[in-house]
Amino acid sequence: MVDDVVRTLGFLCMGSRFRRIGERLQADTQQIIEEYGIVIQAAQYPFLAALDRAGALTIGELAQAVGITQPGATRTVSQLLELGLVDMQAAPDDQRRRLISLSRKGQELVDYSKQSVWPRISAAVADLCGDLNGPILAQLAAIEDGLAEAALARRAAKEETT
Amino acid sequence: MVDDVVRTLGFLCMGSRFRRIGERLQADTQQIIEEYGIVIQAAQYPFLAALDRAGALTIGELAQAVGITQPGATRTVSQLLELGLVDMQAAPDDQRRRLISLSRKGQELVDYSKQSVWPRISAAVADLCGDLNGPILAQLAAIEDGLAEAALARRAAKEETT
DNA sequence: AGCAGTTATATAACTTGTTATGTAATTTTC
DNA sequence: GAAAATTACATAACAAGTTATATAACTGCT
Repeated sequence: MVDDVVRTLGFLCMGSRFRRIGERLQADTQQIIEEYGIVIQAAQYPFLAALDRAGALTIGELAQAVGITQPGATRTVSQLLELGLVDMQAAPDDQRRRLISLSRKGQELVDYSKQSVWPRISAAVADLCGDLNGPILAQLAAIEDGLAEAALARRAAKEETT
Repeated sequence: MVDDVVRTLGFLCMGSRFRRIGERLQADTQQIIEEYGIVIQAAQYPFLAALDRAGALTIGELAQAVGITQPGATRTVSQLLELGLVDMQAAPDDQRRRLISLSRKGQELVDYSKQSVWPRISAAVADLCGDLNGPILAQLAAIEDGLAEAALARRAAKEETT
């Protein structure tokens, strides 16, 4: 039996490792969503949640809220538009900005999800991550903050080469 | 300032969150690799490490070793073939199996990497993840084991519906 | 020996993120 | 007030994973 190199190499392959964990979690989350007969992708939910929480947001604000880049947000928003879950209109004071808001259908989906799918997903994931050995959410937050500090790895590199 | 919905929603968006952390780590890792003038992708390194560690492996064994699916392994191997870093030949006893091994050039790259890039990457990532608050590697291993148990989320679902 | 089933790899299409770059609207500067 | 710079979004091309399916080689049964 070949052992798991990524795991054995420890810190060397953390990128791949985080990524593949994320992909599997998303796939499992998708399973749960589909059991409820809901027709959206797992990755689209954070957008709806952000709009529900904050009201209308621009593309840029949405990207920031869900933590991805602007082109990614543009694409997901256009999918949600096609699904009729959000509305888009240019901001009155600045024609460049597009204000995205939950449509009636989108709001209904969010309201339904809040009391059905979301608790189920949270429970399943918490069962997987949280019950094990502690405050993984805090650890992830710390890692994200570290990454946000303008790429720690890159900084370390500059120190060395300059 | 819009807050980070993914983070605020806690366990609900763990998939996206792991994934985006992984992608950023990989991007940073790539930066380090390029500083050394090495022309491979961060995601290809685990394959070379696996071959260095275990000798010749088939496509299927490689997929298992680096923890991805077989089509993903097939693609990465074909990239490494084009780069001249590995050799491929059919297994003598079973023409279906393709034995992949490090080429001379590949072995040289691994030997060089072992003493230059890999320690640098490990150090940078450990600095980011390990120094903070403990044994994150153990936690990830536990999560991966949980996921491997045939999709925990899905099992939970079946309990409920049957 | 031949046929059925299984296994190993290849290929195609998709997902969800990325970077790089283009375009239109606004703001700044002279 | 017009030119230059900036900002917000859109578009294109790529990366690295996925699932689904096809093909070729092997194994087992009668």
